Amino acid sequence: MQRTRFGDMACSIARTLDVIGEPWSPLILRNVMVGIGRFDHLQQSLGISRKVLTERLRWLVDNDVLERRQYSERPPRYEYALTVKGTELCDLLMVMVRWGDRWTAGEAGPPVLYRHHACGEIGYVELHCSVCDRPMDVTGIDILPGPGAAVTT
Amino acid sequence: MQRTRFGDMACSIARTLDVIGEPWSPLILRNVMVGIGRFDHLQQSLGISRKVLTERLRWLVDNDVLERRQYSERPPRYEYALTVKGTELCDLLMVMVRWGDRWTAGEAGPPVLYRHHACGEIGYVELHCSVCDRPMDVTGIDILPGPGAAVTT
DNA sequence: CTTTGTGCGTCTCTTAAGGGAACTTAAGGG
DNA sequence: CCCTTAAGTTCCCTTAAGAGACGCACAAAG
Repeated sequence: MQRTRFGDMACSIARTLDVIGEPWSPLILRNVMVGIGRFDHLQQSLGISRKVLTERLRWLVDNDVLERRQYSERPPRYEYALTVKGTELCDLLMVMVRWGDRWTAGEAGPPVLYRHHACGEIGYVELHCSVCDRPMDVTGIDILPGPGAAVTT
Repeated sequence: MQRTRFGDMACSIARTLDVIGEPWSPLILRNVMVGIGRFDHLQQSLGISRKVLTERLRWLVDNDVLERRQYSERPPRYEYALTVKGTELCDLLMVMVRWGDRWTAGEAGPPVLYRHHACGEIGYVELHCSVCDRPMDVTGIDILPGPGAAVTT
């Protein structure tokens, strides 16, 4: 099958996918984000095979998205937590939640809600421009080649 | 291999992954987004196998992310374009670009830049709260169970 | 009116990825 | 002592995913 690796492509989307594109990885991240950081808890809550969970965790730790830290000396026990790099990946999850809520809505409504500390209200994420702070989406931008431009044909 | 399907999970992230979580799907979406919508162009620009491209395109069309439209009567020729649902998925791609630029930077700098029509400047996307418009990330929210809450153990 | 070329897919065959269960290590408890 | 828990590791088996060859419709060229 030899899956094509995305890590070497001159594309930030491909390189991001290389880190968290594997099946299960975003869900592992989601669970760590909400405080499920131990091996068995992850395995049970996801219903993932232990083998795959081991692989994914190792990959995420090697890529500095998660860190493995010992929370008990004797017996030695470990849990996984977000690094700064991993914390910023959660932006991606929040955008996924938004899209999933909007377009693949279950009958029962959204499974999670976000309360924003700054305003105290239940809200969702929107994309804004880093320069002018106004809303920004793909229909309101020009896409230009940057310094590390890829060939797109 | 019997990969676990994510589509039935009570989680918007899982359901979003069910739609665009397969390898290649986000890159196909990216290319359609920048105007590469024909089968052969997609195949060549991605270096994807034709079989996989066919499968992914059919899935994305069936899931209403892309539409297949005829641009020539004789001979019959088709191209793929974003639906509204697909256009909103591009938010996800823009967030990926942002993270990839920041954390997996190539030597040469970002391959693409966004010019925001509203302000005319080169910017990137940031997450803001839909209620108060101020920045919002995972460290500044409480995650609460919603009406369609899943069991997280 | 056969040949060449293009656009879009299907077919076949291999391989590796995922699932699941058993095994391991290291300790604590009764 | 044997059982339990946490955190993996190792094994085998199935299956489906991917690559690349092949097919086919149609048009223009010669």
